[in-house]
Amino acid sequence: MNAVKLEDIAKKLGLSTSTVSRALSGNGRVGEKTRHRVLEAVRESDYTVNAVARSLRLRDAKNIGIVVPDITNSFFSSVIKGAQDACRQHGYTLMVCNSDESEEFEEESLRTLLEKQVSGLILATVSARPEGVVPYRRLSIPVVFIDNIPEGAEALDVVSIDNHRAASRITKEMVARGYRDVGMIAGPKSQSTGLLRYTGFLEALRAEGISPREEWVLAGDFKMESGRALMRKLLKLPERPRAMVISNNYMAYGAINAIRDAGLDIPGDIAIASFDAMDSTGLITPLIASINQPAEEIGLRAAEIIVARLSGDSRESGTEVILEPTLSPGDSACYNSVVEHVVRASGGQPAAIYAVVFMPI
Amino acid sequence: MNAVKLEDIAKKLGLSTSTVSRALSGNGRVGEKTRHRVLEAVRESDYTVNAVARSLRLRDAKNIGIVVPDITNSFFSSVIKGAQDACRQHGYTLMVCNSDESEEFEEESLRTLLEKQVSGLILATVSARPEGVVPYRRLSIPVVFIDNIPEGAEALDVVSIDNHRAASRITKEMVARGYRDVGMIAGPKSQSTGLLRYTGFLEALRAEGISPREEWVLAGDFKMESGRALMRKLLKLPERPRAMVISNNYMAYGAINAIRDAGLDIPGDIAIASFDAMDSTGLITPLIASINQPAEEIGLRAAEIIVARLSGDSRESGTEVILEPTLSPGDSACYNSVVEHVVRASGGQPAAIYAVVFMPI
DNA sequence: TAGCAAGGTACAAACGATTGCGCAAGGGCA
DNA sequence: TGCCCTTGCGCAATCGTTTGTACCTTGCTA
Repeated sequence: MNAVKLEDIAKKLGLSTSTVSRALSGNGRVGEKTRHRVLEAVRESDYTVNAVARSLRLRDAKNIGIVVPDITNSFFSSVIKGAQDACRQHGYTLMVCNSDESEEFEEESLRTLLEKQVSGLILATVSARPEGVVPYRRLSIPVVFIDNIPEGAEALDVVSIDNHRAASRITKEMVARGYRDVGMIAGPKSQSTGLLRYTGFLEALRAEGISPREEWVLAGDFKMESGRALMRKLLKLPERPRAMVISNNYMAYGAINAIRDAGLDIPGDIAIASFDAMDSTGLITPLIASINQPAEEIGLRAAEIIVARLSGDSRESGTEVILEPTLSPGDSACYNSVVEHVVRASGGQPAAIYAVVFMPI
Repeated sequence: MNAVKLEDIAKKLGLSTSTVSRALSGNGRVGEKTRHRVLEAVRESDYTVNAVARSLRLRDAKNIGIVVPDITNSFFSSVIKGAQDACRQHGYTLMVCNSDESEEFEEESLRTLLEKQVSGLILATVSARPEGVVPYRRLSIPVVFIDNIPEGAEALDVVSIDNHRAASRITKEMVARGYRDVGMIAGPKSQSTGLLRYTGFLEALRAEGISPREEWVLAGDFKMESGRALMRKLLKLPERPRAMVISNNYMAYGAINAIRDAGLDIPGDIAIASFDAMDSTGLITPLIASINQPAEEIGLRAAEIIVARLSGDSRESGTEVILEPTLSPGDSACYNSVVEHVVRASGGQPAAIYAVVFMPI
């Protein structure tokens, strides 16, 4: 611990701590001369305020907590980056917790963060239990939900995309590309992301006059292994779908690997569309058609809502920020005719389509 | 802020705050009956300790700070995950700062973390200035350096791999695979990672009796764009290398994209080996031959060193933990004959090699 | 019965900053 | 000269815990 405190430099200058404090903060009246003496003394004794003491006195720790299920998922690490940027700008520090997809760890993290008196909370919860939300309501600090929005969260603050619409959009895109036999690997229906993407998918098919085939719609747990396993199962079916909408990136990776292992071609044998399969390397093949959430902005906006609330914005109802995702077409869902067209154009050699286009949906 | 404090429940029970505190902490003697009454009262009033007050009193915030250049880089997000795990286990909370590769932000983050009285610091610094290290030495808290180890850090705590040896190892691997015309895209020589991988590369070539060609060894800034630009430059050379060792993942992605844009084949025309090009999706092609650092373990060990120091381990000299990276062979550096062999074996159709093997180096 | 040990609890002082209030000095005005 | 207002600064309380010390009970032993 740094030993030099306000009292030390006050003593050195024959002043009181109050004067020194005021000289540094600029609150209250301090003579021009004394202020300079104080600043000088502070400089040469490398004094650092003790933010813990300040927080106690001010009853405001200037910390914002964020808990995510998996910090190594690029979606969440981008969210964190955005939140961090916003925090820095407003003088807050981010306390990051990884719940590891575990409700137990999530609760533990929450408890710790609350003990540390965070001023606000950004929560990508893994729980869907409506009761899980109740405690947050009783909290006297602002809580912003991202990604998974628990039930009964109407009056809570939320930053998200319209998952129902996004799933519907990409499903229709598949149909527009000529696929009618389309299935889905959905996420857990207990999480809003899972559920809404599922209902969006169904609705889109029906709107296109296609009745979804039950055996082509399976639900996983958003992890890679479940994508792989479910896709294997699908491939064993007597009749298999020609296209799949997959509810998140990890399950898509698993599914694609399964397809590849089965010696099948994407999109030749089966087309794939997913969520958040952003490719920061430019090297993933096939380039996955996907709905991409503006992850950094989600984190940024979430943090900003908290800051706004803390500086007196106390609207009763929750603010619901719905951001626009983008659709990157990819080449994992080109209808055969398209591929054939490209092949022909390139003189018999199959050519990948490397151009990535981001379009608002 | 949660309004209910020790005093409240003390009052309710007709006790003093000290007794309540002791009942909860288990320090000091408290009657069995009173203890139960206290626990009961705490439960029904959902009291939460104020960790800020406790930190002030105990002069220990139980927070560990970590600052990394880019949290969205999977290497660093894995480091953070490991550190987080260790922190959780030992009752610490992690405060994460993103320096965005900027010395200014790094310093700002450091200042903030120190003000918040973090008990220890994990630092992946972007600065190499020896003076940059000096302040850390004066710090009275444990500081562990990871990734980039600044000069003059001999007596500091460090968790890292042996970058010189690793670069040498993968370079020799390339030579063993039959490549003799090998170049390098190095990192900034101002950072230890950049410098050591560079010298390791040179040494390995010389050990193999190959004299490195200056025009094939360029230095970038560890970012994707620089990898792309430098590779372009190399490809324009009248004589170009047959293989490249690239000093980190991002530059490798850029370089590979440049090669691909030039219509060249990997490894047919040019082979690639890199650092930390782990592929969590299993979908990147070519599968990049690379040295992979045990990122989570680096974070974990770093945090554990701090915890050890804090609980009285005050060895004078710095502890230097050197972890073993793994080498994943990949198919971005198969000598032509190997590829041809595979092609022939698969009946004329080029086949990718999808098996990933991790071997200790 | 006196004395003593030990068990149970309360008092109050920290931890280091912020801030309302009060006091003194000085200047301006009547 | 007397009064008031402004300016500059110090006093002391406060934020919520923890903990050293002191105190008052018991109950037990000699």
